[in-house]
Amino acid sequence: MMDMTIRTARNTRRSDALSRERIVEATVEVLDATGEAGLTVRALTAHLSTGRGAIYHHVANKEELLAAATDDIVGRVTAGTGDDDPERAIRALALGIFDAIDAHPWVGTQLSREPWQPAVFRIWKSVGSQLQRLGVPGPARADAGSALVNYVLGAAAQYAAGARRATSDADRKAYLETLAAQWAQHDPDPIVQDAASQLREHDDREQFRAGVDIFLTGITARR
Amino acid sequence: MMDMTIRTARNTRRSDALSRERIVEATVEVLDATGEAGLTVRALTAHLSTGRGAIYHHVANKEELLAAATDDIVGRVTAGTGDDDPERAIRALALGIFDAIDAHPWVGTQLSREPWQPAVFRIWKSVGSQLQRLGVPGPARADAGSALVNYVLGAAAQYAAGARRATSDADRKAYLETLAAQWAQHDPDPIVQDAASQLREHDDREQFRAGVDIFLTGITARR
DNA sequence: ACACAGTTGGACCGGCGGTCCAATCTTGGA
DNA sequence: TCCAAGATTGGACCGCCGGTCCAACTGTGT
Repeated sequence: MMDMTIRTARNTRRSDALSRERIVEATVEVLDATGEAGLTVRALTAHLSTGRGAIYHHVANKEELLAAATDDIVGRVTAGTGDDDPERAIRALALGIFDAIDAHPWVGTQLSREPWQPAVFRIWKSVGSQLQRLGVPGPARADAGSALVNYVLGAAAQYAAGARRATSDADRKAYLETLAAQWAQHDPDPIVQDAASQLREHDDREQFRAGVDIFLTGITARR
Repeated sequence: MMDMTIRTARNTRRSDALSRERIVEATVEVLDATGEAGLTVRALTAHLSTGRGAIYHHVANKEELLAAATDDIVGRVTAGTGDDDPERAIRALALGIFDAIDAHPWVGTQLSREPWQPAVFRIWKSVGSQLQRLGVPGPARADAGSALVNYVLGAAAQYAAGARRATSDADRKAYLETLAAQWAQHDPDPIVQDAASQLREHDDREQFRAGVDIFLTGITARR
């Protein structure tokens, strides 16, 4: 009641019109700069120098925004896998996703949150077609594809969650160090002691690559 | 300024005292009944018939609450794997987690959100010790363990996200049907057509089991 | 020249997690 | 036995969130 707001004459139309593209682009920028928790509609609209209501003419809600941003990143990865050898192509795809998540940790979280978003569909399709070229027959192909995709997405989420905790490499190393010490102190089981010492010196990317190899071996060994 | 609240004389102490245990128990109940989105501090304290501030004397925040609830469920699973044959034990562990997530979808989401929570540590430890009994040597064991854990957690998150969308079996089937139709319509690629038709008749649990088998084959084939 | 369809942005809403502290209970020492 | 000191409780309050709504303001077609 009684809105005394003085309507200033500053409601001028923007020269650079808002569009879904520009919004998604800005979303990626905000996510990269401030992380998943930093993406709020307020922050986004501030970054775009606009009001909150405006973006809802272009996207339905925040979930769609995240899905679109994720698809943007993943699309670039899946587009770039043109290897002739299907096994090499699968490795390249997996590592491409890993690297994308290294660069944009929020993608890892988002990918495993919603199984049937466009970005995940892209991954399924890529993996499926390479498995077909690899000669995996129909029914087994679904199982093999599901195994690979689940592995990749699982690793993605885990790695992304870690990267969220500790941004820089140095932070990350220190964090793992503390964690290993906690484990080792908390549980005297030799298995744990062993794992803790390996945690200190392990390389995420190499370990991820090794996992892909294990699945590929498992798939080809049963062909 | 000027708090005119009338302090009624109803601040009587509860006969059944609040405790961390009771709070975690109630958290699981609320999560099971209303899902992850339904777990709010307000809903939880209403369920416990207490005020919001009270629970913060027992848990630090909502994140700790979720971790504790998840650990509660996962603890029951990892405690129950006493098979002599390590390969069978791994299968039992994996399927146990799958079934736990089928019963409590929120566990799947939570597990892949935070890699170093107690529940995930339990899984790592179980997998690690079974792999050791399986005779996988040290360095390879870390790779194998990471691959298996990531696969299980990835599948868990995917399945949980699906279960979140469609609760009942009938809903789920209908949802997959719609989805398959969308895919098939949207993308004429034969790979997609094929995948869509398989999506209609696939069994999540069987597919998950097949993934574990692929992994085990991959491990033993390289030993 | 001008009406109208489409766009913009700020006020507003209900609800969230978390903090604070007066009121109240429990407990152990005199 | 009593009572001061400490632990526990719960509701008011805070700042912030995503999303809705609509008055004000264009660029465009006629």
